[in-house]
Amino acid sequence: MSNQAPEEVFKSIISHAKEYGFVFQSSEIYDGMSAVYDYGQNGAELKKNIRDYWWRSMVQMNENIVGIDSAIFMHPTIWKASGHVDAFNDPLIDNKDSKKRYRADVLIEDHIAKIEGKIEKEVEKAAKRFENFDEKMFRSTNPRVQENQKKIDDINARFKDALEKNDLAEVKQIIVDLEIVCPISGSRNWTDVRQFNLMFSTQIGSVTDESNTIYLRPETAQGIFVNFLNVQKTGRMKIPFGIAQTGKAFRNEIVARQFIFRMREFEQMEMQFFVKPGTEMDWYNKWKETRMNWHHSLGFPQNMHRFHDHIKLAHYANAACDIEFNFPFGFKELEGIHSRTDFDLSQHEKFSGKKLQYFDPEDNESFVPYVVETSIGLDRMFLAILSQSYKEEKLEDGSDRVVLNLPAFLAPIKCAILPLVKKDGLPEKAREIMDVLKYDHLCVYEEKDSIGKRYRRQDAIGTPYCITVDHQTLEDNTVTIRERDSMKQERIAVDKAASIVSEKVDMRAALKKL
RNA sequence: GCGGGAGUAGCUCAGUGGUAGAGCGUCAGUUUCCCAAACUGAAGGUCGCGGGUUCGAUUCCCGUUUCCCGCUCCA
Repeated sequence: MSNQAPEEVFKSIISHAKEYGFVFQSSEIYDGMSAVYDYGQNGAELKKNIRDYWWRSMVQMNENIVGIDSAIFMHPTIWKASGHVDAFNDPLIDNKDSKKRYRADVLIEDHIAKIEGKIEKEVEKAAKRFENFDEKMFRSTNPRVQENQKKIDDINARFKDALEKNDLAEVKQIIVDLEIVCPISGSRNWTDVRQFNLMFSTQIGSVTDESNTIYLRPETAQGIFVNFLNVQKTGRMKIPFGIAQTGKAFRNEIVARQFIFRMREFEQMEMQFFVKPGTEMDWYNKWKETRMNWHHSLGFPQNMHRFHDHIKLAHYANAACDIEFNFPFGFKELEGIHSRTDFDLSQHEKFSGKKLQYFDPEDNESFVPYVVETSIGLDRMFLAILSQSYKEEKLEDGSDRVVLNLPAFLAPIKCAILPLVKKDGLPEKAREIMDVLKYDHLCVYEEKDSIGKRYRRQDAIGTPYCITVDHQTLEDNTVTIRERDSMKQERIAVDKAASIVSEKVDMRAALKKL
């Protein structure tokens, strides 16, 4: 194991990911795109295998879970129903001295509240002074109250106007003109006002028109909710049942960092489990346990994962937790498990005007199901597996090797077929074996460089098995198979090679642990 | 978004106001053959991008962009 600082290890992993074709920065030759990455030849395979393992563990292993693939484009009203439009459309401003960020509208409203406080004080004072106090009369005639009320009205009118015109410079000017200070630093050293918009928008159709604006989905979950009835009816699903989906989602993060941990375009693997109201906490706890088992089934040390229960809950949830993974930069969220109540389906009922209910024939009643969600970031899972697998080893003979000890069924390349030397008919024999194995697995054939070097190259991309063709192969039709982690070799018959590799790289063992 | 650090070959990094370097890697060949061997040869860089100063800038200055770290943010 490496004894480098975590930060150095993380840098090594990022370099390794690039050097061996796992992850490249997007548009690199054009100076790159912030927080966007491409998966290379090996990364694409690893990612596909992780997705496949998740999918099979959900859809194939559970009779009551089915998978769908909904579109990235969805009706704009969906994001009003889900709350995404309102919750993430705020003008923000930073104070350069305190480094604190505020919502510009809140700063202005607080300022107005202060002026209102002054009016209230005047009213109180006057109320004490006069016996037959006519508050309404006082408010409409007292010059100081009048003056302050006019201030408030002016600010409100100006602010409303600025917001309607989407004039952020004017919003800032209001803050400057009102001499609003930062509550923490007390300074008026403000940045410009910026619109923080979580969702990417684009136009559909050829005419650029406000009414054609649609959003790239910021989460895949809504595609499941809006298809709830379609799937339930056509699949004749009985509650409790789940709908799984993997796919891209897009969030315009202000701060997007830590390699592929937080990207603007990312892939989610989500499963929404529909249950009878009242039973949701049982299912929530069951899925917590099930999902943690899934992570453990990959054979990583148990102390790499932990639960983080949410104390402050989102508006839609009545229970929520994260599964956190010990990344090179610390424990961070890898997966979320949320009890979402009937919030989403009820909202869609309200906004679409369609009933989204389930009829329970046993109790002879209809209800809006409650939902327990498991949602995991595929890219984060990729990073977790990559960082956990990356090992810089010191071998007994004093040499170094870098190895990815990936679970065999996740490895990009399952098997390398290597002639010991590139003469004496060994390459031809190795090609024959390659032609058989390639129907079962993604294999590579390599004859360049010494055998040791070729082994190390395969170690670096996590290839679990190397089959070596030597002179004995020509005599008795046997080859050696080398295991990546132990570097041990075993001699096996050529015609058994395919089945032996198949058994070793099979996902079955992991699925059985679930 | 603020602050700090960085950007030179595929990777890790030297270096200099005057034609661009190493190690490893890659490719071709020779030779050896079971854990990054050796030898020969080759490819690969407008020194992140733009502007300024200068006779001349990879080097100095300004801007910008990307990455890493801290803060902030995080349905």
